[in-house]
Parts: sequence; C-alpha cells; structure tokens
Amino acid sequence: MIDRYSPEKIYMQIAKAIESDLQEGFEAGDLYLSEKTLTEKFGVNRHTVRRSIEELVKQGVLEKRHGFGTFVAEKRLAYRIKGHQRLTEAVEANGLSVETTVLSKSTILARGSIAENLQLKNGEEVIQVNTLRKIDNKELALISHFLPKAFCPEVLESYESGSLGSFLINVYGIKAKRISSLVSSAMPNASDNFQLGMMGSQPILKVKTLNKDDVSGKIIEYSVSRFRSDMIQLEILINPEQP
Amino acid sequence: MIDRYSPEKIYMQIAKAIESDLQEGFEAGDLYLSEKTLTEKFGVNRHTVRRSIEELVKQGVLEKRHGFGTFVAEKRLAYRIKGHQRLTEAVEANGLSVETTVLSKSTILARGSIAENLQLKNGEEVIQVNTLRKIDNKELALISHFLPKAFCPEVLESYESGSLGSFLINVYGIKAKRISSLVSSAMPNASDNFQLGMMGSQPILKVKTLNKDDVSGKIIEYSVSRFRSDMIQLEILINPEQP
DNA sequence: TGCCATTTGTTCGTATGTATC
DNA sequence: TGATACATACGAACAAATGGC
Repeated sequence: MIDRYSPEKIYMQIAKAIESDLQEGFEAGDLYLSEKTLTEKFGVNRHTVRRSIEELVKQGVLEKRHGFGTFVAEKRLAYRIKGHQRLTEAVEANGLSVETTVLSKSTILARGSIAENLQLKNGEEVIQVNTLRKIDNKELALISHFLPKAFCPEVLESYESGSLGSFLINVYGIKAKRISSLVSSAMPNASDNFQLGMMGSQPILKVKTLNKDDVSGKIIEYSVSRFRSDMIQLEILINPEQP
Repeated sequence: MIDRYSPEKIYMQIAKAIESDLQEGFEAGDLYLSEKTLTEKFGVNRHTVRRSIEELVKQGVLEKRHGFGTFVAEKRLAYRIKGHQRLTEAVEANGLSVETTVLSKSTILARGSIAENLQLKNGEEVIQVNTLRKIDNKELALISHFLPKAFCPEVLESYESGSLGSFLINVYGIKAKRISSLVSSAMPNASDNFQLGMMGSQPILKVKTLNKDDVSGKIIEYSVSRFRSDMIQLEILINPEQP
C-alpha cells in the first residue's frame, strides 16, 4: 500500500489513500478512523499519519475534534451574493432564511480606517455592532458594523436581532445602499475561527462595505464581513443595466 | 524565557517571543535564525521550534526555504482593482506595469462549467491559455483563459505575451468587457503555490470572470484568476454612475 | 564539476498531557 | 472513573535542498 522507495513522501501517499478511501465507504459527517487504526493499517508511525491528516484538514476534506475523532467534512453549498444586494436579501432570494445574532454592541471613538470610511473626525463617537449570521443553523459570517452615533443612537439601545438594514428602514425610514466593497482573502484569527465554527485551516473571504443613505447620499454604515470561504461566493455584476 | 508550567503551550510562547524579537532587530526580507539556533536559545526540542515557526508562517510573518533558512516576510502592498477595469488597466493606473508570461496554450473540448459559461455545446473546441502575471517582478496572479476556438483561432498561434485584452483589440478590433465576476477564496494547490512563489500557508482569491464583446454582446472569454491574497484587494463599485 | 557544511523536511520512537464520552 | 482519541514535547536519524569552495 505504501511505497517506501517512491520519491513521493509517505505522508502524501497516505493522504491520497485516505482521500480515495473516503470516496468509497464514507459520507460527509461520518467519523473517520482513529490515528491508531490508521497507524496500524498503513504500518507507519503515528506522526506520519498525523501529517497526512493535517494535509487533508488543510484541504478541507477532514475535520478534527480533540479527544473525539476525525470526521469527513461536510460539503457545503456556495451561496451567491449579488453585488447590489444586501446579504439578507440575497440569501432570502435563494429561499433560505438568515438568522442574526447580536454578539456585542459598544461605542468606540473613530480613528484610522473607520474614521476615514465614515468621513468622521478622529475621536467622534461610533457605534460598533458585531453580529453573527447563520443559515440553516450553520455559521456563515461575522459582521462588524460601524455607524456614526450622532446619526442613529437608537441602534445601540434597540437593535437586538434581525437584519440591520431592516432596522434602519423601520426606525429611520432609511434605505441603506451599498456603494462600494473591498474584497480580500485571509486566514481567520482564533476568535473568528471559534465564532464561525471553523477549524483554522480554511481561509475567510473578507468584504469591507460602505453603505450610504439612498436619499441624502450620506454615508451611514461601514462594515467588515468575514465569510466562511466554504459557504460563500460573491457574484459581482458590472453595471448590468448600462449600455 | 519559557514557562514550562504555564497553561499556554510552549510552542505558542515561543511563537510570541519570536514575533516580538522580529520587531526589535529584524526587517522584512531578513534571514531569521536557524532552527538549531532557536532550539538552543529557547532550550526546547527542534520539533517544538518548528511548530512555533509553523504558526508564524501560517500568520504570514515568516517564510521558509528548504535548505536555506527562514525569512521575515515582506509586507506587500495591496493593489486595488476596480470592478469594471481589466487587471492590466487597473494596475497601470497605479503607475506600475504588469509583466505577462504565457505558460501554456492548448486546445481542449468544452464541458462542464467552461461549456456552460461560454455557452458552447459539450465537445466544441476551446482554446485554453495559462498566463502568469507579475508586478515589480513579484508573482501576482495565475490566470486561465478560455476562448471559443471558432471565434479566435489566432490566439493559439500568435498570442505570446502582453495583455490578452490588448491582443484581442489589435487582432480583431474587439474590446472585451467584463460582465460578471464570481469571487471566492480558497487554499492554493501545490502547483499554484509553486507558480505564485507562495509558501502554502496563505489563501488565494479566486475570481471567475466572464467577458463579452462590447459590440456584438457575444461571450468571448471565460477566465479563472488566482491572486495572491497578500498582494491584492478587489475594489467593487456598485453602479457608481447610477442615481 | 563535485564535495562539504548548513538548513529545512521527513520519519521513527517514546512519553505525557488533555479532551470527550 | 476509565477508556479512547487527539495534542504536545522530547530525542534520534536520515533525506533533500542550498550555497560556497
């Protein structure tokens, strides 16, 4: 099963063997074989097996839980978010509902990129709201919203759940419209990993969004969203109605 | 220096120690201490040092080269690509030039997502061109272009370098216009890593783009770009000229 | 060219810690 | 509490890549 004289590293040979093994007798969510079992099956050291599993975890094929075992990773659908839609609208267009949890609310002082994006002076008060979005009971995104406090102080007191976009419409009659997004990709930090239920081996898609009041044109929200990359694709349509 | 009775793992203590060490006496690009030196400095096993370095590589703080050593990672600028621009235009707008290398050209038969996106039947001939884009002599992106062979067979024979967009203008008088992009994030495979000069610990930003002929409206190119996430941010402006 | 020292990469062995059920 | 499984750490040896001589 293992060719010790091959130029291909043993841990890579095992990783490939496990991958084809998975396609034959395992389904997503199944508990996979223990390190000990694999060690005996392939006749190698436990560290070598661990190295193989590490590769597959990095590829998103397997997931591990300390003290319990190794699983076959769930294959997740990718949701398409159209450029001009807000997250909630886009997902609901797919017939799914988004569950929003407010993780924290606080007042901070504007500085750096937040001040710059909201067009505020350093030191002006900003409301920060952190929310977790779930679809189908699976963590999808962590969003940090930043709003000028002078503009919508009620958010700090009254916003508890649901779409922040809807809240702004209901309370202020303001329809936030996205004017630009900055998309990048990065590895999640420990806190992101924890809150998104990730294993640390998959990247996140980071989207910084600027929303303005559709009527006055004033910037009312800057947000930083961190999406699980295994659950989302952003679809960007370039000026679809223009000649 | 190391507290063996702390609940914090030794490799994490060392990772933090190295990180502050870097801020004091090292600059980006510097060769860092060898594993052997660190082993002696911290009085731990080499595996433990390697585990610490692994963390920092994952964070993008350090980079390694087999047989040579460990480096302090370069801090790279993020280039902003506006939604409606082609890559070459956008980067040149920043006063930089893009170097294009054609890695391979071949004819393949349309199937799956390629057939679907180019609106071709399964089995129709498609030209695939793989290119590497560099800025400032640094690898930025790998792009796989797919074009219907019936439409532009000359690409296979004559396209050797430079922007593919310019080639299409020069030879056919056709201005390709991007109509949609699908953005996602993933870990690179071994080949991507190699060609982009990456170390395997950083994600890539994947952009699937559909381009049509501005005049006839016919779809003429489908491309899949893999950007180094440490060098690029995509800037998306949503219908900027509309009310 | 080839050899050598250095450095990172892989593999084995062993022991102990920690989480889960 | 005990059994099982993954996590951390130490020690040793050899492989593979690099750069200099």
